[in-house]
Amino acid sequence: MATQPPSADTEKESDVEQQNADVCTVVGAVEEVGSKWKLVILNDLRDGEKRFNELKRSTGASSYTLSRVLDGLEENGFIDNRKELESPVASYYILTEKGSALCPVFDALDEWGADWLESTGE
Amino acid sequence: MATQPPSADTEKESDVEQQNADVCTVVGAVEEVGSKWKLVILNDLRDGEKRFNELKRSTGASSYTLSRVLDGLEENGFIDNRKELESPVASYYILTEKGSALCPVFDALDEWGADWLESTGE
DNA sequence: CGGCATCCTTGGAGATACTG
DNA sequence: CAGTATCTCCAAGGATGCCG
Repeated sequence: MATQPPSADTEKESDVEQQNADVCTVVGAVEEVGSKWKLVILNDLRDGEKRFNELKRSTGASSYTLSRVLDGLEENGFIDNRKELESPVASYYILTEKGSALCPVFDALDEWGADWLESTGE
Repeated sequence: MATQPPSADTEKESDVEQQNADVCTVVGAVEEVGSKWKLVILNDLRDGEKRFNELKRSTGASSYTLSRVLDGLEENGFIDNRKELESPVASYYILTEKGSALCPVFDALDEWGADWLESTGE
C-alpha cells in the first residue's frame, strides 16, 4: 500500500496528519473507548443497572472522575441515565445497545486476562 | 472481600485503595493494554512482522512515542524484537504468543467498530 | 534506519469541599 | 445520594535534534 508517496520532500513527523484516523475500525473503536475508566466502567455495567455510588465503589473512581467519564459515555451513547427524584435522588446507569455491543470485547479481554495475566506474575 | 466495612467512619475517597486491582481479569487486562497506542500498535502487528518506520507510518505515532510503547510492550512480553545489523540496521517487531492471544479482542473491537462507528457519525 | 535525549503542552485523574 | 467546582499533579505524547 504505497500510501506514502516518497516524493514528499518535507517528510517531517508532523506531516503524518490524520492518515491514521480511519486506518481501520479498531483504531476508531480505541479512540472512543480506549481509556482505562471507560473500559472499566462499561465492563462494570455489564451486570446491569447500577447507581452512581455503586459504580464508585466497584470501580474505585472518584466522584469527579466517575461523573466525567459517565458523562462522556452518555454523550457517546454507550450508556443511559435514568434519574429518580424520589427521596434523596437516585440515578441509575445502564448500557445502551451500543454499549452492550461491546460485551464481546470484554469477554475476549476477560478470557485473555484469565490466560495470561496470572502467569505474567503481575 | 469486605475491604470496605461500611462501618468505617472515615469513608474518604482515598480509602478505596486497590480493591479494584483484581476485581476481574478485564480490569487487569485493561491496566496492561488499556492505552491507545498499545492497542493500535498491537493491532497493527497482527499483519505480521513490521519494521520501526513501518509502524511509525501506519500508526502515526512519533518516533519517541513509538519507541517507548514498543519498549513497554516488549518488556511485558507482548512483542518480540529482532534486530539485523546489516546495512543501516533494521529491527523487526512481531507479536509473541501473549500478544497474538489478544487477536480475539481486536476482532471483537473491529466488529463492534464496523457496526457502530459509522452510524455514530464520527 | 532505528531510537534515545530534551523540551514543552495537554488532559487525565485524585483530593477536597460544597450544593440540590 | 448524586453530582459540580477547584486546584494540583503527573504521565502521555508531540516536536526537534542528534547519534550509532
